[in-house]
Amino acid sequence: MALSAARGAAKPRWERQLPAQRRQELIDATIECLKRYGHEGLSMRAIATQAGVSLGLINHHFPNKDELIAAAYRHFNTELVDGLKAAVQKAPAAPRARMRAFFKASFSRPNLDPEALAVWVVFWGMYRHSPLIQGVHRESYQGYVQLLRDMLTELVRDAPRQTPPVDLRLAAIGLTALLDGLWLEWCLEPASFRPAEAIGLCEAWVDHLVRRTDGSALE
Amino acid sequence: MALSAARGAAKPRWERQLPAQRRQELIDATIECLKRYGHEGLSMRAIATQAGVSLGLINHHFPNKDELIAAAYRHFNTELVDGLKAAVQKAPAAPRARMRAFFKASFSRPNLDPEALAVWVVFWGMYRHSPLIQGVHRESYQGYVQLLRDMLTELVRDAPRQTPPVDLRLAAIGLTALLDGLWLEWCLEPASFRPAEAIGLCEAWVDHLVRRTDGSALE
DNA sequence: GCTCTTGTTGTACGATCGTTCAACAACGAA
DNA sequence: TTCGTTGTTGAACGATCGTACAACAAGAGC
Repeated sequence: MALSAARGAAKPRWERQLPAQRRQELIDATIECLKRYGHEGLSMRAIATQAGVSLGLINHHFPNKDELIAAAYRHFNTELVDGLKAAVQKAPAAPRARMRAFFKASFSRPNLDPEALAVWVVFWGMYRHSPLIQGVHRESYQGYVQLLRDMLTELVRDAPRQTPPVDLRLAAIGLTALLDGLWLEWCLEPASFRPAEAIGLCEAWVDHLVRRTDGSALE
Repeated sequence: MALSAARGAAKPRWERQLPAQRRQELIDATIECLKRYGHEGLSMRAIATQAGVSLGLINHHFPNKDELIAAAYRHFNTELVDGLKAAVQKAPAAPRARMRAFFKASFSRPNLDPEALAVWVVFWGMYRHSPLIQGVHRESYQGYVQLLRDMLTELVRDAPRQTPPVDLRLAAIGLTALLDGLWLEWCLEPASFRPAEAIGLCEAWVDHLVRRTDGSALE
């Protein structure tokens, strides 16, 4: 009986988990490794250690390293786009307010984070030579582009008529560039300007877009 | 004599070269490997093969791999900044013409090149965890920032007085972001817009900067 | 023609990489 | 309580990595 009690109280050396949950833990560990150690953090052993599991377990849940990384990239992308969409939907219905919410979310945590840049940069470095990464990019970046395009469309629709009419395609290209560029600059050197200043620059760009009455720009 | 002639005509199996030239060849091979194979091209063996020399030679000219990569990064940075400066100096003296030349050089080869982005991205990925790369960045990026800042300064000085006065610091931040963002977008997806359109967007931004007479932006 | 310097080669070493796989153990079902 | 499923472990493999080093040879100086 004492033996039985001892055995009953004996804590298992490890716990079995559902595949879905374990997979997510491994994905989280992968991203954490990227944040901490950059490209060198992308080793199966480092990821297994970070997740607190053995090396061999990864290959039980993912066929190989590339698939794990692609899954982590997909998760990272989805979290960004979903976060931005949620911020926009929580904002008042006015197009300008929705756009402002988008800017604010873009220049706040967790998106505005030097560690996040470190993760992105490693993924970008794989883009050209990894068909898996390219596929994930295509499927998830679409949502981001569509969101921004929609906001610009309703913004221009509600504004007084412009002369000449705004080129929506070029407007989206320019605003995306300004957003990404500011985001990149801040992550590289957070001391160089405040997030509020970045938002101000973006707002000014949109102001210019909807208020302009001459043909000096965007043609 | 026949033997002597044969020996005399025997081509050396390899040629000795001055350290400076060999170092440059190794640096060029490093960048070429980055363009072709991305981060995976950064192996001593791949670089030696690309340069057409043996593996051991690299460590004769560079103390270790990190120093070689740092040297390649310095060369890559210097070529960019020197190229832009040369383009600006070749332009007419008018501030606006100098700025236009800067835009044109930014959105032309060899700077505007998806392969160049592949190289930059690998270097950026090392930035956070490599003190060597950080040092090189500090010493060479300075020239780029100063060049753009000077051009903006003379541009604003020659323009009619603005109300309120232009915040030169924020203007430089915004223009840099727009430039980098457009450059990045095009390298990721060259089909999405033409380089001339990117130049147009930058010109429009500068137009807005020097012509505006209301306080709606850049505050 | 000989010698000396040194740019260059080729091999070897230890470490670390991704992957495989047999054995183990947790835990629900019978 | 026993059995079967399967999530999990840990060791092992071959490949590749960066580095070190002894031997070689090209080319200048004498």
